[in-house]
Amino acid sequence: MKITDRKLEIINCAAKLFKEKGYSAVTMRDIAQAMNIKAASLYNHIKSKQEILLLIIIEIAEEFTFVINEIVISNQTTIQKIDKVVQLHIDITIRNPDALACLNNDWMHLTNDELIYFIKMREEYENKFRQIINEGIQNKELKNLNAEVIIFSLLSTLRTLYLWYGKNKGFTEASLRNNMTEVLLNGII
Amino acid sequence: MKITDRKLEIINCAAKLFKEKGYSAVTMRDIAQAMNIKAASLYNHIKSKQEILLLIIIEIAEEFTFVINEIVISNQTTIQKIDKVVQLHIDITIRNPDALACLNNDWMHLTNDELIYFIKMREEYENKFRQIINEGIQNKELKNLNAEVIIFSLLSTLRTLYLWYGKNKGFTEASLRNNMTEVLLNGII
DNA sequence: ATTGTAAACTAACAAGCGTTAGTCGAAGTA
DNA sequence: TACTTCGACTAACGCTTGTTAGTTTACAAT
Repeated sequence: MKITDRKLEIINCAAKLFKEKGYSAVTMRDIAQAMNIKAASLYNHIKSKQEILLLIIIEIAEEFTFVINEIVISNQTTIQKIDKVVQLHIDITIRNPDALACLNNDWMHLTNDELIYFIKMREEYENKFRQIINEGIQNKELKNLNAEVIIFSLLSTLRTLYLWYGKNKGFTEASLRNNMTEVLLNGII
Repeated sequence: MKITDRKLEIINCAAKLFKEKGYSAVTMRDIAQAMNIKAASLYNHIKSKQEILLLIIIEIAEEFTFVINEIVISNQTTIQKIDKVVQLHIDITIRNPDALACLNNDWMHLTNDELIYFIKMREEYENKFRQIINEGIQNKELKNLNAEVIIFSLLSTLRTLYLWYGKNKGFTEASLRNNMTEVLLNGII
């Protein structure tokens, strides 16, 4: 069963609403109203509210998993790898900030196998990231600081980028690419 | 009308649940069950679900506002001020991680005047922070980078600290104090 | 012209929601 | 002992929730 254009419209529309109020606070009637149809009509296109959430989150989660895997096994310096990870986050943030917000805030409303699958991917992602950082510390590319603090600091910034991009504080893609890596790697002093 | 011990128990209990599933997904019956009483009994202590949310969020928001104000007007170097801000976030995170999670994720479920009040405080907080950073750039204590990227990077990390603290990745208060400022200010290279 | 299909509609359901009213027993005070 | 207060309870309210069934409309293919 493939995803039609109309279904995609609904998913994107829902993601936008979920970003603003969270999955639980958005009703099917809210989504329908934003689409200018009635709630029952949504079910011509989607199976359930749950399915909408799933489709929003899983695709992005899989992209993150796939790309960081490629980065880890690639033949690059630690700095280059971190740079690629930063680019990955910037890319996805710009391409789909609503879905990213949803992934960050509403993943716990997934159910059963899909929740387990997501959590597994998330842990795997952090482990790959940890691997990059630990390699960097070992080969002296990075300072010998607490690895967990480094991971936490970088990931927190990258994961909440969607909150700041789009606020028009002068965040263009270019300025992000140029400044973000500098700030994260070299610090601000 | 002052806050009794029992009321505080309810608020803390609710904060813990809100942290896990978000305000909208937690029902009064959930809170009651966690307290080992019936939902209706909660209303002997609190006015409404809204009031619980308000009491959780506003106190912390006011503390942030108050302390950063003191830091801004103090007679210290930019580096010292940033250090104080980092300490402020670590302090509150350790003291009340549940309420902090709630403030971060559920503030949009405040209503009317209280929502406006919160947003005003949040903007004020960011402006004070911006002031500190801009001063630092002007007096050359900080590198001449995009101020917004610096603010975003630091605040993202500090605000989501509650997600990492308590996961037992070796984050003690001491290791945070020692490593965090180093990572944020001097970078990781 | 007839048929088939996609996508909207109306109407309704059962379950769950926050909240209120009124009751009851235990504990402290006069 | 009688009275008040506190904090629990049961029962129920009106409303909203996600979802289903059945119908209608528009349009493309035969």
